[in-house]
Amino acid sequence: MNERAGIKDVAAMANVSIKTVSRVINGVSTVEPAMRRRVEEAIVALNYVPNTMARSLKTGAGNTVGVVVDSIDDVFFSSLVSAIEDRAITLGLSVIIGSTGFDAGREHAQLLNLASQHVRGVILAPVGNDHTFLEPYRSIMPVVTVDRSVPGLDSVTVDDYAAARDGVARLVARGHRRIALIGYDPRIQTADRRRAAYEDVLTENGIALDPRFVPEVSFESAAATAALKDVLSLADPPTALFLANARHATSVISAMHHLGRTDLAVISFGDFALADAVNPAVSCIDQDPYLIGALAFERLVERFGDTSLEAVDRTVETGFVSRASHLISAPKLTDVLTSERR
Amino acid sequence: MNERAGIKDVAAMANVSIKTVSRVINGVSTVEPAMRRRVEEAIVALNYVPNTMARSLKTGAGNTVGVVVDSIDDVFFSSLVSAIEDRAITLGLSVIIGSTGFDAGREHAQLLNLASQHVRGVILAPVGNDHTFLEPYRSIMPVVTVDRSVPGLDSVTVDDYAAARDGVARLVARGHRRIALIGYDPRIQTADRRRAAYEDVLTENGIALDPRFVPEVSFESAAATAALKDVLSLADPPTALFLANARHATSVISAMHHLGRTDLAVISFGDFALADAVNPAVSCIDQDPYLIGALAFERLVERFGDTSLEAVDRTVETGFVSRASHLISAPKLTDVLTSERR
DNA sequence: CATAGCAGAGACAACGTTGTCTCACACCGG
DNA sequence: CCGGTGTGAGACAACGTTGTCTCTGCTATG
Repeated sequence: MNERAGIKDVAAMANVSIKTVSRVINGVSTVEPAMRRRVEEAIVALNYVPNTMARSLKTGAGNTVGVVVDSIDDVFFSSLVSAIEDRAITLGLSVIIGSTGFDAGREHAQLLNLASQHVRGVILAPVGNDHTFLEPYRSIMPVVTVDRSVPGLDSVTVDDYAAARDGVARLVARGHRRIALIGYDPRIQTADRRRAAYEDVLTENGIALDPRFVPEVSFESAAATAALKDVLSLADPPTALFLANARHATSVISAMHHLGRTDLAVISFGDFALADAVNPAVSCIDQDPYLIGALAFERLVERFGDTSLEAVDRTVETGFVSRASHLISAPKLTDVLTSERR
Repeated sequence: MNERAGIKDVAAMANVSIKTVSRVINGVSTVEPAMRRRVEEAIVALNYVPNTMARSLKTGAGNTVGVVVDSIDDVFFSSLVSAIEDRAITLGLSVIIGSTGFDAGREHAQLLNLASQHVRGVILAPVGNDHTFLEPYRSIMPVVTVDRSVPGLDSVTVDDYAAARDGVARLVARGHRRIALIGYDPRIQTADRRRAAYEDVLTENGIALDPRFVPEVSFESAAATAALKDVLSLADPPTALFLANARHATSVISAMHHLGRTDLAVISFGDFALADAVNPAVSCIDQDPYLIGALAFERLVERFGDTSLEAVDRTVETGFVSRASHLISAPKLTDVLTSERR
């Protein structure tokens, strides 16, 4: 009773050969109803569960997919993972998750681990910038990246540059010339693209770039809070904030409320719960992580069928959720003064 | 180049026996340095990755743990899963996730799937109420439940009853006699316990129970919003809200702001991002999902060592995060009027 | 009535790995 | 110089399953 029943135990109990049990399990039609019945009874009597590992070993086809993201405890990724799991279950696939914590080494380890598990495929939010080590596994373990891309791999992303341009431009249109970008992390590709958009819009509008307005923040929420305080204590503090991602955005919004500094114009890249309930309500560039996850999974499944497809970069539309926070205008006087000073 | 290299390919390239490669991989010390070097070179040359499934098949010891929760896209569980994954990786274990979507059938399927994968153990937020089917797997696949408990299984929970009593009592202390409970779902054990606490406090204070104040809500956020509107449109609407879980709480808070009904006293069971930034800031009963996940994993690992331990129910302390929303007093006149009416 | 054909069931090998056993060899002490 | 000992490496079986082949016995057909 202590050891798990195997197929041979079932066969012994039903007085048939092992192979016949295998046939019953796999729904092969050429089994006499009487035998099938006996086998099925033995299966329930013994609480037999087929050993997936042995099966996969024999057939070569695993039945798991891997998902590797920055952190599971992040609204963006938990929604994305959720989409993948919802779909995987309909195909009888299990989902193995791993987080990178923004560490390229850990990412590498996670991917190697997934390779050793013979996953059918991987959905990855890449951190590291060298993924050549995946090359030998490409045909056996397809990889679709999400949120960020890697040359040669399928990706499902968002047009960060365009969306961020749009957001920053809206702040500029309200007269802001001192705009801080909170949430920049040089390890993350999207952060770079959003920063580039930010810088381009500013220079196109004749606004000098100030590196102090683009503090580097690590992924902890405390880092964003500290960055906000730093930036606000400058001699020429910003009058508007562009928040580079939803995770940091919630921290910053909290901190703004604690500091009583809700006079700053704000746009967040990524919507989040209660963005509509704070005052002023936070305007957001809206991406759909659930959709991104769903499309990535869909693409992965396509690759199951044909391993030699060309890599495709798929872009998901973003929206702009117009609430109140981006409508706050720059204080006229200060604005003029500082633009002259520069 | 297309097929994955196996141990025998490595052995052939290094001109040693398969077993020697196995020894090198497993760090057995009795291998000549020269041979070890040759093997290691072959391993990198062939991009060899050991096949975990074959290994587990032989050794019997899997290297994965399963996690089954209501939904991954839920701040409570994503944090909990995150704790598990952080710890699992340090032990070289992979994490397979599955969600139930509050469906007992799906839960059953997920658990059977995990059994077939020969996971080392499972951390489960139970939905169904019959888990006897786990009995035969108990010794081989230990199960630790979280958030809710199942008789005979280890659990890591919170004292829902006491914490909810405390919360509701605070509202009563502010003079509220018409308190709605939003977020009740009969499928969830914790919801029942919180409801019981709510009812007990009310009756102890001589307040009649009104079933219309305890609407049943499904897990979608829209359900909570609808329930709020229903309750507010009653002839005698509540003056205070006890929100039974963080997921529904965010929806309700959003809705309250949209409706301009921030005059209601509120306490949420479970803290959430921006609870401190909305106005009034939402007072919360604080549970620590990350800690719950960590303790559950710790317990699971204990069971790896000794499969015959007694089941232990561990309770994690809750806190009360006192902000502003629970301090709103009941409007005196109305309160008196209605209490007379009843 | 004889035989080809087919359906149903079993025997056996194999998937990639590791545990156990055996073997070869070098080294040491008597 | 010989036997015992220990160390390093290989042969073989096995984990639980499925694919392939084979065998048996029945049915249908000429």
